Amino acid sequence: MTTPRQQREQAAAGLEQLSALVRAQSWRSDGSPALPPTQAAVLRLLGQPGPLRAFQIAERLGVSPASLSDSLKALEAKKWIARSPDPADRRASLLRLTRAGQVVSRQLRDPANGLGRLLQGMNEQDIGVLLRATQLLVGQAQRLGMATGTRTCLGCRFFKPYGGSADQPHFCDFIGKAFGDAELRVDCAEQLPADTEQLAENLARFRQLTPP
Amino acid sequence: MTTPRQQREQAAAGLEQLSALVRAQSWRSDGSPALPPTQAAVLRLLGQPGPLRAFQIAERLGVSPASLSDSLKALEAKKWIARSPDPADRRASLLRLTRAGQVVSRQLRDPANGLGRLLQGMNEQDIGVLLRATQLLVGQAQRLGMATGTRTCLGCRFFKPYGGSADQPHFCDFIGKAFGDAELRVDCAEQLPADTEQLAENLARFRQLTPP
DNA sequence: CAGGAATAGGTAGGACTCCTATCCTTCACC
DNA sequence: GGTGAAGGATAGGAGTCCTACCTATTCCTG
Repeated sequence: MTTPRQQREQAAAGLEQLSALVRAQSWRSDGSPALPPTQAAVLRLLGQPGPLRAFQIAERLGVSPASLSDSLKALEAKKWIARSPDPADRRASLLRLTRAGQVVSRQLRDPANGLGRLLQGMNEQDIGVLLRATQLLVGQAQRLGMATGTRTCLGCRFFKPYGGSADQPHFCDFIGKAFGDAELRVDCAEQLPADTEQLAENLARFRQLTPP
Repeated sequence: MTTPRQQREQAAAGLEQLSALVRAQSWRSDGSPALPPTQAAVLRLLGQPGPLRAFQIAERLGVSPASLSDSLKALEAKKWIARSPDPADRRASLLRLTRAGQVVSRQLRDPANGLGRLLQGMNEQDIGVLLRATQLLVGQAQRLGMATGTRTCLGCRFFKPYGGSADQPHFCDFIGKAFGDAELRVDCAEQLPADTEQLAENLARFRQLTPP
């Protein structure tokens, strides 16, 4: 029989496997441009509307500001990003994509490339399973202080598990609608971080929901 | 509404997030020794019974033999692994942990440390969701040639989805038993890789199974 | 308003990761 | 015996990541 300990070992091995997979994917050049993982991640982030400050990027990527500085320097040398002084704080600068950077960023985020290919063959239910598992893990990591700067539903002030029907067990106070696993967001622009208490409550409730 | 494209973008963002999380975890020193991610992965692998050859490790880790060679050199310098000539092939050497390496490996695989902490608060059903999602992804990656050297149930000759009841929808020909999502293996010592055809079939059937 | 603490971000130095290309040795097979 | 393939190491170079600093601002508090 499989013991709980073995199960957790298997799950941990799975996470390692996935992490390696994601990282290795970035070096490869199957369609999308093969650029280093961190640089690709920065370009993907900056592809979203609105400029970002350096520390915001570092936070979301889970690296130290110093590490990020390396990658930003490389991206600037490649003329894919540009810095402009932040009018609100003269210590900071705002980062945005150049024209060339926008092109690369779009390629990177194209579902036909890279990781997107992994997900192409999956139906809505598969995606739901995946998003659900991700929410659980990231939420747990957040609670343990292992993740920062995430913008998941579970970690959001607007999120209410148990809000709707069995098909649509979640509820978002921002859009005012119930929704299902497949519509969970890992990176939502409208997210407002929940406090520790609400996160713990969200997590507990979320875990009691039976998958469809 | 959320479009399928957006769903896939969210899922991809989730995978990126998880990958960063796993990697960042390795650098940290919360209990378990903080060693570089690849070296930690090698030590974990070698913690399983039986010596391994270099290319087997590289395959499972998804890195080039040259990259692996770097990490092996570092680990050998730290006296955590030892090479011995492979009697079956004098070009190759067999890698195994030293006494000191065994200690580190055990700490790394302890569920109370590192990634294990992420999974500690999860019940059997949560783990099942996670293992199920992992199988799907790794299986898909395998089919696309993005992953090699994996030892998942889905990619195994002995695996039969749809073998049992709703509670235990899978069947393993090796142990001759039905089992559920929570007992799926991502890294099974008894695994025998399936051929392309069987993998595709396993994948298709697996995806039709409704999660419990 | 001064002066200290905190914050945004940079540099320096060093370890680690990862690649491609190249080389050597050994094996497998004709 | 010779040829090609396989296991693996090395070289060279780019990228990633850390801990320490360092500077310029901003924020706070007396």
